[in-house]
Amino acid sequence: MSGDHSHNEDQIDCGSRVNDSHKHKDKYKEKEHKHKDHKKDKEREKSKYGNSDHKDSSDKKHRDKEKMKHKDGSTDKYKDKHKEKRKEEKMKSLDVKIKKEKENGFASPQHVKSEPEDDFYHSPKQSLKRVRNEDNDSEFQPKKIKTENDKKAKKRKQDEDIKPKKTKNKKGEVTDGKKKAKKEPEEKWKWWEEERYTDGVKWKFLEHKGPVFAPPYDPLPSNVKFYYDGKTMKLSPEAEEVATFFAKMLDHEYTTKDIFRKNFFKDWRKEMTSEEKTKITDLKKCNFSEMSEYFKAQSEARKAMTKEEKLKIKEENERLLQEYGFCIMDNHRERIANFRIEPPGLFRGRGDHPKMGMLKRRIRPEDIIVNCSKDSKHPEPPPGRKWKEVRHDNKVTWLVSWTENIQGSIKYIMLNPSSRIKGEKDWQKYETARRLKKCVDRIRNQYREDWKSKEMRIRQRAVALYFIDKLALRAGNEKEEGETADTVGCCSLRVEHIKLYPENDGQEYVVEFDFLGKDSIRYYNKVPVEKRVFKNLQLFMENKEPDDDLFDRLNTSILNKHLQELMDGLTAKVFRTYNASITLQQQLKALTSAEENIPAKILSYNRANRAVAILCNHQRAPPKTFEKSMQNLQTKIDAKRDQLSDAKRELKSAKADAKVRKDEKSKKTVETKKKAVQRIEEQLMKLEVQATDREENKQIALGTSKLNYLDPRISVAWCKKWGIPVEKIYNKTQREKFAWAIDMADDDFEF
DNA sequence: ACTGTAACTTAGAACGGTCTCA
DNA sequence: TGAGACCGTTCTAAGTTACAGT
Repeated sequence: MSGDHSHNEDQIDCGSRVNDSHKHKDKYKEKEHKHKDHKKDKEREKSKYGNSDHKDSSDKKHRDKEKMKHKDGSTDKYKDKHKEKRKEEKMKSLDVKIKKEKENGFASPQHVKSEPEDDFYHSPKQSLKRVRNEDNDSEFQPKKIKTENDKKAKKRKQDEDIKPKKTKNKKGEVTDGKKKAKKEPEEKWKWWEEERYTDGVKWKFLEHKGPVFAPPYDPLPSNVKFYYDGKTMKLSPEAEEVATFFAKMLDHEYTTKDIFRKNFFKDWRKEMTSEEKTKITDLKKCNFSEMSEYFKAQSEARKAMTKEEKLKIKEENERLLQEYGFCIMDNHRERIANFRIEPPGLFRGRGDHPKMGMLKRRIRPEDIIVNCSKDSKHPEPPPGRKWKEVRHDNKVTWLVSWTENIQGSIKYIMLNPSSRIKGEKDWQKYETARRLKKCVDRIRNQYREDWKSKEMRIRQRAVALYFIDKLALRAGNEKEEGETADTVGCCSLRVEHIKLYPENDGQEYVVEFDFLGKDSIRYYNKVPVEKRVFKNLQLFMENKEPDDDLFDRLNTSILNKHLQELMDGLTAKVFRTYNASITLQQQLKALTSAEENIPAKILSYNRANRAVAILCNHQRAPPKTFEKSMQNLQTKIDAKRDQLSDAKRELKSAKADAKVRKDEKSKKTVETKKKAVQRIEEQLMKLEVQATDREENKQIALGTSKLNYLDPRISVAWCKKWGIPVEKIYNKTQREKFAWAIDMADDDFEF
């Protein structure tokens, strides 16, 4: 948590100052880089950065060069290690991929944010009305304002009662003696009213029961056969287990992919006995269909279980949850996110992953590192087994870790998002974004200036930052080639990922982006940019191959170091958070109209949310049943329409009737009919709204932005302002995660 | 200065329970 | 009351960032 605690420093001057906690980084600043790829760069060098008055006017583009050299005169690329392979591979793989996605209808996020000319640079109108918030960093400090908090603040230390729900009986009665007061859920702990740790310590006390391991392999019944080359063959348990992993995936298109099959087969053979190994030499000759059928039958059987059986399983799960799903951290019982260890299986990477199909091995106690307090009751390994290590590191938040065998990375068991430790961090993230709001104008002016810099690296940095800001791109770390799918973010964009159009569809200086980002989700976007940016891009691309880095003098660490100097705590991803949240706020303001009813307001909310999802390129595959469910809805709407016209007709005749008869009864009938019409109108409206919402949402996923990018206080404030129950916006889990925001945001909260 | 890695956040898909409507 | 739509939950991969070690 170091570096997070400067919040009370003033925010007005959030940049340029280098504060203590970051001084040590200065030495890393601005050095020229190693030479990594000589040949290519040498060639490029001569022609590249010409002489210039760095004016950037298109007419004199060629004079623009020369000045752009590195100070040392080198023009070597900063980074471009891996690439040879990429050439061939990308041709086929990326092409295919994209084609496919196009077919799927997966494509361009349209851009929501507007161009600089209009209101991209949100002017500093912020917090005019807010007095309380004047200094919004301090918001992150525990609110000392409230007197009662002061005493509470002390409590973290020890006295608050530990709150294990003493019993498993989930309904009502409580057996822990503290009668009625305890009745329901113990009143929720408001960690956000307490003081935070400030020294990198994450907890003082941590106790838990360790992980739950995957159930051991349960061998197939003997009537389920495996066939090799047409002949039945009994596999050793080890080989059989791995075979079942494959069999379970048979319906998935993964298993048709070459790399998947190759990787699988290689790893499978490692598990075979030598006899099996000699026999089984060709995956094509393997017949897993009986296994596959067996598992399908099993899952059918599971669905067909009786209520009692299902209940039993549920109870067992609940028991496991109560026993292993919680820990005690600093006197509070907190939910653990993932207390079950990932079971063995075949690795499914996303996109074109070179390792797909590899065997993800079973994790044993001997692989596990346990982290807990020294003075806690340590978790026990299973009988006769040992942990790899037990440590007591309170500078980290995880309870259990192990090293995974596919990438060699470390996996963790950590707490639920509703926990204090996650919530504080989340809150802090939004506070950092709000600090950015205060100085974003300055930063934008600065990078616009930097577009004219004499130094190439500065121009690149400035253009990259512009993209990150304007398009909410991810930072784009370098990745090790061949270890992962070929995806990029901003700093790792390659020349092949953008196209420049001096003119396109009546717009000037259009850049077309087309690349695979995180999770191999395609980013496609055509954006008009400022002339200077355009010219710079032309410059960056000169004499480069398609698979060369666009920003050859930039990487995420350089960029983030720069950002750190502009504002304490600023990194590339803060721009995503900031732009997402500010967009939500603006859109809500623009879209919500007071007269609308609740469903319509919620539609507006969803639209605002959608604007953010589009900005962040949060896509999803259109639901398989999309068309159908759309049709169903339409049928319903039609039916409702009919119903409405019927009702109207009835109303009319009732009115006529009443006019003639003038008696109480007929008047009453009119009233009833009126009500009916109204009700039906409302229902119809609701359905129509639903249809619109769904249609617009076809391939956009709202969840990710809602959960990770939108300051929940914006939503809470909006709910309060318009009298919308917060449950309409956040489900139970989300309310738990955002409890802090729900508790603290008033209707006038301003991001 | 640069690499490697630990720690933590963000991500979409799969799963599975629940609700709804014929 | 059963099928299917829907929606929340779970799963775990894939990012970002800080920082240690050389």
